[in-house]
Amino acid sequence: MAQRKSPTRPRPAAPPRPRDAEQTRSEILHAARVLFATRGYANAGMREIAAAAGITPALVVRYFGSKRDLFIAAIESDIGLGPFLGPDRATVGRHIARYFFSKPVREADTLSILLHAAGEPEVCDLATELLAARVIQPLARWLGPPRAEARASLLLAIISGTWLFRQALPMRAFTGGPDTALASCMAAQIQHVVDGLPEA
Amino acid sequence: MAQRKSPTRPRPAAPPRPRDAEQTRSEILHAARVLFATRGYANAGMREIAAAAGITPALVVRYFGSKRDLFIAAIESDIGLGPFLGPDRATVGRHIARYFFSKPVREADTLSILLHAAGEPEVCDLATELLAARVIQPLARWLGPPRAEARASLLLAIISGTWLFRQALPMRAFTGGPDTALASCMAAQIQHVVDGLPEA
DNA sequence: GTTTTTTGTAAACGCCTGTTGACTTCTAGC
DNA sequence: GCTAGAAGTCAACAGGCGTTTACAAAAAAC
Repeated sequence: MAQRKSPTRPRPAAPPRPRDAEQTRSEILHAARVLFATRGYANAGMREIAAAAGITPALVVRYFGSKRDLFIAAIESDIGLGPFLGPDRATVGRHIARYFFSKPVREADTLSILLHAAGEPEVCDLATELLAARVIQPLARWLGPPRAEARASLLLAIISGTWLFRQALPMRAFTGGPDTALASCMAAQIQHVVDGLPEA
Repeated sequence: MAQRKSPTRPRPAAPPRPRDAEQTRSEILHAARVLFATRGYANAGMREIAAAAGITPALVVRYFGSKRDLFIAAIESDIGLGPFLGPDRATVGRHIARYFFSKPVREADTLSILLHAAGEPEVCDLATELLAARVIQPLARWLGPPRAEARASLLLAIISGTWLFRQALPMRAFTGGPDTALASCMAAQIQHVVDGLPEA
């Protein structure tokens, strides 16, 4: 049988990466979250993610199986408005608006990842299912009648639209801080929906 | 000099496409708009667009130069809320909501194309500039004080968020018709912003 | 001390992409 | 009728993609 060449190439002087599987795995996941959130699923390449994690693309595959499985792992973390859904309903609008207009734009948040999944045939369904289960349903329960699910959906649309133009499709008006006119308008708007949204 | 082979392959029996440059150009543009709107910039391939137009990818390049130039041509058409910005301010919320919840989901509208440009490094800036010039500015002028630009931005966020979850990231609650609870909530919501958005 | 398993790298694979150049074929002008 | 140019097809290119295979080396097990 044919014998393979064993060139024993000169090993480079670069110090080898310390072997820590758990840390490597979390570094891959963090890099993937950042790149999925900023570039979207299609534009974030495996080589780019691997380079950001300081490793080789083959290792990403070994840890997570495939790009799609990596995406699933990247969105399987905390998402939802849970922290805001407390007993104090009178100021929740201001709190949510302040939170989203204080958030650093380039952070690796799950909402950005999911919004970037729009139109990606591979991961679009996953994104919508996650949003329905983790955002719409708890929010509708917290809101209560009347028209709980419609009001919850509308809140998701407001927040997502705002965050879309702040993070993914950045427009000047949306990139300011929590003390801008837009932030206070958003707060009033959210509060209006929370309070029951009387018919126009 | 080397002479090229001239194989004179047998011509297939398929009837040749009628030669009409103007019609071909508009068919390419329509196919591009549909595919950019449904699949996004990255996922809509030149071969796919060419096939939808019934021609060859090389011809798409000859008509439009490059994929990016084709995208520019695809968004250089009517966009904006112009038709709604009339003298009747009391019912504009209902009109806009009814329009967007009556629109067929798979139509090739410019808003979908622009939302799908999120995160695409090649075309992201174009999309935001077009939205600012053709939507935000006229809308702010029509709205008037107080905080015209902030309210205009908020309206864009509401409409875009709603349309995003109806078209690009389709969720059950958003795919209904103009008589659903969500549509009437959206109408009330828009009207509230148009009317001046009193502080919460 | 030797063997086995884990953790990592390097190079390639097949496929798909946008784009190009050479080539036909229809059509309009003379 | 002949010719020039427009309209369209075909095949290939270079490069990027996700993924796989082969291999090296450190750590762990015995």
